[in-house]
Amino acid sequence: MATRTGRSQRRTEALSRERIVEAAVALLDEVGESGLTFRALTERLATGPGAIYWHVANKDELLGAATDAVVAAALAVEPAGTVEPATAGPPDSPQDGIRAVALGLFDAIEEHPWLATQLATQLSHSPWGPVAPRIFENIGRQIRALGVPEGSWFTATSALMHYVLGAAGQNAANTVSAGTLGPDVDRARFLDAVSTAWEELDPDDYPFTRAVANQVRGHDDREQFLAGLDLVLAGVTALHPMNG
Amino acid sequence: MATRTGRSQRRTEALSRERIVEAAVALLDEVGESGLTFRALTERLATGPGAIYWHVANKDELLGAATDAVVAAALAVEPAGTVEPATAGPPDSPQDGIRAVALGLFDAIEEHPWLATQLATQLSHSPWGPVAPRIFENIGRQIRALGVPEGSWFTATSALMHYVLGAAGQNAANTVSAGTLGPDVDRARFLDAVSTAWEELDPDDYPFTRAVANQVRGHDDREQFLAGLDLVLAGVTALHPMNG
DNA sequence: ACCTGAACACCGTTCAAGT
DNA sequence: ACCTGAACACCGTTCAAGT
Repeated sequence: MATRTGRSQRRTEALSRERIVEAAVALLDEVGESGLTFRALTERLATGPGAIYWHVANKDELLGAATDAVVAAALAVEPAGTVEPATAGPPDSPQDGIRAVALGLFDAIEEHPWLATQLATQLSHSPWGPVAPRIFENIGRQIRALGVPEGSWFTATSALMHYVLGAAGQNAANTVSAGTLGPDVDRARFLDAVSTAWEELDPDDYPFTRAVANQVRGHDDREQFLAGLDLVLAGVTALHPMNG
Repeated sequence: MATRTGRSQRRTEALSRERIVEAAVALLDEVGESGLTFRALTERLATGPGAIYWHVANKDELLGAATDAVVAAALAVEPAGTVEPATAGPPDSPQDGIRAVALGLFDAIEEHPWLATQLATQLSHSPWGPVAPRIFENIGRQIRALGVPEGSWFTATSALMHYVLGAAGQNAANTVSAGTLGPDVDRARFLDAVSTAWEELDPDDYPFTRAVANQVRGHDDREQFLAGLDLVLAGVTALHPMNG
């Protein structure tokens, strides 16, 4: 009845580092961070733990490889201005380039919510790994294209990177947390719950948070994300003279 | 010979949630995230796991309480302009207030490196918990003092918060990672290693990162952190008309 | 109400043995 | 060279039993 199970996943296919990483990403997407175990992985790949350890040093390396694979795919969609569309509209400005990179990461984190936490630990625990330079390079090129003087490249790129990863992670978290509250509790309802919780804080200790609580309720994630991005960009252009 | 062990830690002292959280923070500081286990905790507190579970629901709640305790202490040092020093110098501007809050978190993360990862997961997994509003409130008050119009409070405060936590976490990571390379390998040497690694990246794929690698070598963490903070602040003041 | 400590299910990792 | 799978040390958590 079933000569081939599922899609193209033939039973006996040579195990490889790529197949393992692929399975890890799938597992992370489906059951979250806590669902990625060597037992689940061996079951999915129909093998034993020893086989996996032949291709991968340990779980940390596997998580790093999974993170890098997803980030690489997210940043590869538009290789920074290769094809110029013949349609109308303004030509790609550096600002547009930055928004494209930022939204690429934003979407990737939204699609793979585990990415947020993983990127934070990745960037901190091993900035010499492949992930940090990959993100840094993509954001940095846009900073350079913006005409920022070279002496400020590091500061500007770092600031932008921290904002993008932090804000994107926060938004993805909203989506995930909403899911854990139950299938019928959607994002809007979740934001409403946070908003209400903030409104019920002590008026003496949290006047500002209470005042802003209502803005949480209706906000659009993408819109907010881009508004914050524009804010950081405004800081970059305000502090540095542009050329071109 | 020893009627009292150590300092003031009498043997039989009633177990309490505070004592448990205190021990957890100490354990995290001394042996890092992976060192906080219920076994180590029970040994340190001379009790059994059941006793701890009586005061704390589970490990996640314990980590949350430890995070909140440290953040609360970090933000409490200067309650946002209560005492005005009689000494000379410019009066506290809103910018100075923001720098004070930011440096408070910066120092806390440097002193408790586990805080960076913990804050990231905390803010994302439970924004309704006590940690998120605490940080948000403290940064937000300074944004309000800056004269930012109310409609932009959320965007500005969020952007600033994401930068501060991301950048501070990154810097703390530098310190920690340096430590893991061996006792005689200090921070400067670690930054040198990262810088060298970046210089050895593929010239075709990483022109920007290579060009900026040398800036990593000599940089001062605090200085860089404040430079990035000023950049975001410049964005806030550039986009919004100030009053006062 | 608060604490004890054995027990349970599960985890990452190792390794002698196979092909 | 690549894979198998039993075994090990360790983990978070539970719970009947004590005080």
